[in-house]
Amino acid sequence: MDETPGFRPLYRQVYDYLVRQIATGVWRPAEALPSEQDLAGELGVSQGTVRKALDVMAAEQLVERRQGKGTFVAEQTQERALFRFFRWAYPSGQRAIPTSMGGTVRRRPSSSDEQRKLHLRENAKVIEIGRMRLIDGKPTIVETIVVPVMLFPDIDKRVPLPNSLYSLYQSAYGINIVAVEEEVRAELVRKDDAKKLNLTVGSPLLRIDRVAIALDGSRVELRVSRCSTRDLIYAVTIR
Amino acid sequence: MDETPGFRPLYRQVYDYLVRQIATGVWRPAEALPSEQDLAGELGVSQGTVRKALDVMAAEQLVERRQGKGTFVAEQTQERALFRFFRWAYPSGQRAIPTSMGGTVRRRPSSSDEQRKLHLRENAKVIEIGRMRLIDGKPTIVETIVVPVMLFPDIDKRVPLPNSLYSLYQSAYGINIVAVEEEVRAELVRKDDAKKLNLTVGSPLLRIDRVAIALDGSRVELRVSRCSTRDLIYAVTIR
DNA sequence: GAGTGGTCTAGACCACGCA
DNA sequence: GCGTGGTCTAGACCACTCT
Repeated sequence: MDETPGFRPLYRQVYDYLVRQIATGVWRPAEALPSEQDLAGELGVSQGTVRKALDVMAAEQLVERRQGKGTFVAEQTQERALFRFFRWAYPSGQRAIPTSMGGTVRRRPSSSDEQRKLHLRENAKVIEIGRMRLIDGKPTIVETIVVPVMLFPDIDKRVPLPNSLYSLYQSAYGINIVAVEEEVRAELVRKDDAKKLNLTVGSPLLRIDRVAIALDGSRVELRVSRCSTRDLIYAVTIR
Repeated sequence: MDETPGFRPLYRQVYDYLVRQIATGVWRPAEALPSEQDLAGELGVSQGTVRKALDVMAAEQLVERRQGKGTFVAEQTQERALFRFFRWAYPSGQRAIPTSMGGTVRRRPSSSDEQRKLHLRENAKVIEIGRMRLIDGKPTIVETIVVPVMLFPDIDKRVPLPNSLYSLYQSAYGINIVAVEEEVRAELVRKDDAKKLNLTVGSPLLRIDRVAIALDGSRVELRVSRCSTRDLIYAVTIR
């Protein structure tokens, strides 16, 4: 289970150090890191070793490297987060970036299911956000988001919430989302959602259950999205 | 559109050479490549350059590297292909590997939609395969596969077809599937599928339209899968 | 012990962005 | 022209596998 390598490459240690610097906010999103030469000097390793660590981080989209300019902490802009983690497309195949609207926010105790999926304690409280997403101004996706109060203490006071929460997580709470796990199901529309989405009873609906995973591997957000695939489909490439 | 770099790194040329060797069957699946030293000597470059090319290929899962043993052409075993490209899981979240059963095979002219998606000529013929997939012995997925006759000339004579066609594509036709693009929709079950899957009329169904992409980037197979998410869900991780 | 891939170093030169 | 990342080399040593 817990694999102890017994041998820890130098570049891994450099990697860990650099990730910690970013995670603790020493270098902020969009800021440049010191040059490879400078880092190598500071850490007492060769430039090639720093380079290898940075290459791994670039592959994980944690930093961005630009030849001639430098290495920059990756920034979760609105557009970037939406493009990376939201797999919606028009039936024609063209990618679609939904906007968000309104939203209700409330605090409540966590359910046992949420405790299990987010690794919360029994008495942990969560914040639940409900909102609609629009395509071309038309309500298309019903979205319910659940996050622990402990990690995002005042997020319910930040209404109106931005289109992509992930850039807010990064800028306001120092939490970087690096991956999402999604489960996709087909189900029949419920009465309340039918009204919101302007669908007839008995319509099929795509339901997506998402868990968002932060840089340190912890699960920090649950999200359920419901959408009619009359207007929008879910498109993904597996390599 | 066509990006001409004007500068072609050496390791890229080595990469192209090595990929060509594999694509043309000089080194067969599961075979070992020459060692880095030998390749470097043959090609007149340094070991580090060969290493960089091989690292890229390993990241693309084109080869497998094993310390102390060598570098091997990645093999599409049944299990591997199913685990990599089939995203089915039980509602509990545990991955599910469906088996396949029976199947009808027929040749017919390609539709204009197929011509567009597979980049076929107007008069191109295709082979259509229809079959069921089972979970725990129960019919669960209806699968329709379309491939061009040109690429798989005698595949309709190879019944019964294996559980994963991708290992057959590799071993019998030298075609390596390296990625799949999938579009997911929710729809209502059709009468014929309801019978096959033992569902009632009006049940929601998950429909997945897949395009399989070969090593050279060409699109070589279309596949439509229909499944009730009462028994199986579609699970994917986005990084 | 021999052979393989994996790590680490030091140094040279190239391509790129910018002032 | 300078500083950045990107490529390439040559060589040393380490970790792993098999004989």
